[in-house]
Amino acid sequence: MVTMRDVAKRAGVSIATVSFVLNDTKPVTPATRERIELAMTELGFRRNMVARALASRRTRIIAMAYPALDHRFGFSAAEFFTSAAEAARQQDYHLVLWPVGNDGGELTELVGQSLVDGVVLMEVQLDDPRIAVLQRTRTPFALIGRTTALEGLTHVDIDFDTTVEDAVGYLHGLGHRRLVLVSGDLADPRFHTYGPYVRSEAAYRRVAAGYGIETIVLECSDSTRAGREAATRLLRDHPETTAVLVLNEYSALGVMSGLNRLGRRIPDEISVLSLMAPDTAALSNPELTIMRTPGPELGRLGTEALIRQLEGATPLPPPHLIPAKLHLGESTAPPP
Amino acid sequence: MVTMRDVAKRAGVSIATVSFVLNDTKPVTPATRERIELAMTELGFRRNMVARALASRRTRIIAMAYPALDHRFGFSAAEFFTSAAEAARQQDYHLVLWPVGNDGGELTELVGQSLVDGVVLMEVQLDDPRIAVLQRTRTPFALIGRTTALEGLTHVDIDFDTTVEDAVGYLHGLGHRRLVLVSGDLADPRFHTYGPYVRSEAAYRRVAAGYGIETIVLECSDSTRAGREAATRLLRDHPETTAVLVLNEYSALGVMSGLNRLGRRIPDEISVLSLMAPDTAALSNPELTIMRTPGPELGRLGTEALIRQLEGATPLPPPHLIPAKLHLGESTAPPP
DNA sequence: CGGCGCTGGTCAAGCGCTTAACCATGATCA
DNA sequence: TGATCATGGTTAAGCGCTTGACCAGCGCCG
Repeated sequence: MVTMRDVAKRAGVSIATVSFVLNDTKPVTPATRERIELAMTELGFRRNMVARALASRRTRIIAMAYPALDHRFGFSAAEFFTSAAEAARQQDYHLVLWPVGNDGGELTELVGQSLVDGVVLMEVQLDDPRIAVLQRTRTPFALIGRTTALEGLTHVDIDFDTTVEDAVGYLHGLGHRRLVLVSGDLADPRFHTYGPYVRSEAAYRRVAAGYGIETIVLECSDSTRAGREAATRLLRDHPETTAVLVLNEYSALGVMSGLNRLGRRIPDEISVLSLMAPDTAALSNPELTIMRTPGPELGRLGTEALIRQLEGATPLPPPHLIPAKLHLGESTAPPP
Repeated sequence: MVTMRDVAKRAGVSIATVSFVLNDTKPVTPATRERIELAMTELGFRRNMVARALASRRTRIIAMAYPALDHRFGFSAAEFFTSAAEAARQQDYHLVLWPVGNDGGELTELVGQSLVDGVVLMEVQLDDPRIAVLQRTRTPFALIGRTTALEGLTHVDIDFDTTVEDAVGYLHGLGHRRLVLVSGDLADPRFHTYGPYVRSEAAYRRVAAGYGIETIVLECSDSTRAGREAATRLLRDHPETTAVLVLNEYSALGVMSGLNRLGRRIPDEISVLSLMAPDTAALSNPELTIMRTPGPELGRLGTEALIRQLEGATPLPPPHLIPAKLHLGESTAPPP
């Protein structure tokens, strides 16, 4: 392995000077700099990140903590991750996906090892135990999602209020007056701590009331099968419905296939609109009209917010809440 | 930060002894060991992985290199990753997902920094340039997938021969005689270097010939849309077909929805069988009968093979090729 | 022309751990 | 009883880099 010492020797300078060139931390005359850079390329030098991390007490690694067990890693998550990794790379950081449990145990282990400078937390619960872990260990972190109490917490999230307003507004504009919201499963204890459901549902009730629309909410757990079953209930209990708004991406695919299976023509007889990533929307038939989750934006913003914090820069200016934007597919049309 | 020095002082031993206890590298009397362990818990000691890595020249981090741009990170990939991470953890390693380009550039950067002990390579191409990078830098690695020439390369992969034999055998056993294989897109230059397509298609031609079945292969790129379009071509050009075997998971979803849309009843009129992960199968309507990709097995095996290599243990014994197993859904039945 | 501040460099002390080499002790045995 | 040896421990030299402290040289100014 070629080290800075080798480079320094070859360039006829001290090892410290090499470091200054490498990190641009102190002025170096162009001539010296050139000699050093030449030596580096000649020797094929690559700085050892581990040594650097030990000496500087910064690894420049950011972990994206993903609760692998509680949530499937779907397309939305992939979007977060890819864009976050890209944002990190641009700032000379590494972002790695780290599967952790949701209870905080593995997270404690992870941050205790001083392996990562900070953590981007995904799928944040309204009262997430992992946050206490990070605070206790003084690990810088950023949330994708929000807790209930978030004074001072760096976070980015979907603007569910605006999203739901736009979604309902769009359907209302098409002429729909009989809507159903397919939300999460109330029986699931996680439901009540899962921000997207709680916030969207609240927004929906508010917005629907504003339009003078009856607020019908159907429970449905987050799987395609559950979605199909929800479609059955929907047609049975609320046959007059002309449009469905689905919050979960898997449920939405299920609702689509359930309605198809029951012979409903989408969008002629009934419209379906869902909150999801476009990759997922492409899986359904017909392709879903969606409120496109701002995955790339959130991944990038979350990472940037964290890095600013790590570098002691000024916090990321608002907005921290990004609405999902309407993305037309073929699953919505005026009511029959 | 609590260091080994603190622990040593408190336990009244030398720092080396603490290290021996921590790593179990030299015998220590139970009494001393206990004092040290007590001191560790009292102080809340967590070993600093960075320092350990520098001193031992081993980071105990394995990167799973994923070509984020060339392949969507779908459910199959998620399966690989989750199981690989689990396997790594059990051996006291960390496995992280590292998005890299497919050309080897980012990979060079990654391994040059001595940040990872080894690499698990996913989505290996038949002549993958990344492999040269790893060999040149003497980075231990394991492949999930196979190159054409793989003497001495640690790898695990799907046993496409057996898988296709079983798949065709199953359909033949149901009575199907008119099959179509939906494979990759020949026009895509990546097709010819992508093992799963090349190997499966070869196996299919062989097996079909064995059964005396006409070998019809339909091209289709890897998206739902392309799959739907393939369904159209299928019905137009080969209306007598009674069963379809689809290699790509997204294509398969498209084929399903395309057939549905064109009014074909699955499985009564036509059977569909695909190679994919069960999570994906659940997205289609009716649920697909699949040859279940052995994602969890491959992720685990690949990681274990790599770790053995890292520890200088005996190589993982065969089998290194795992067949996908039939997983009954509702998309297959005897021909009409 | 002596003192001063800049500039561009060197020196050396770590960062927190691993590990080869070495040593004290007491049991074992010819 | 002294040589031998296994056992359980210590000492200290790094691993490759960062960074505060220091210093030589030089132009500038009163």
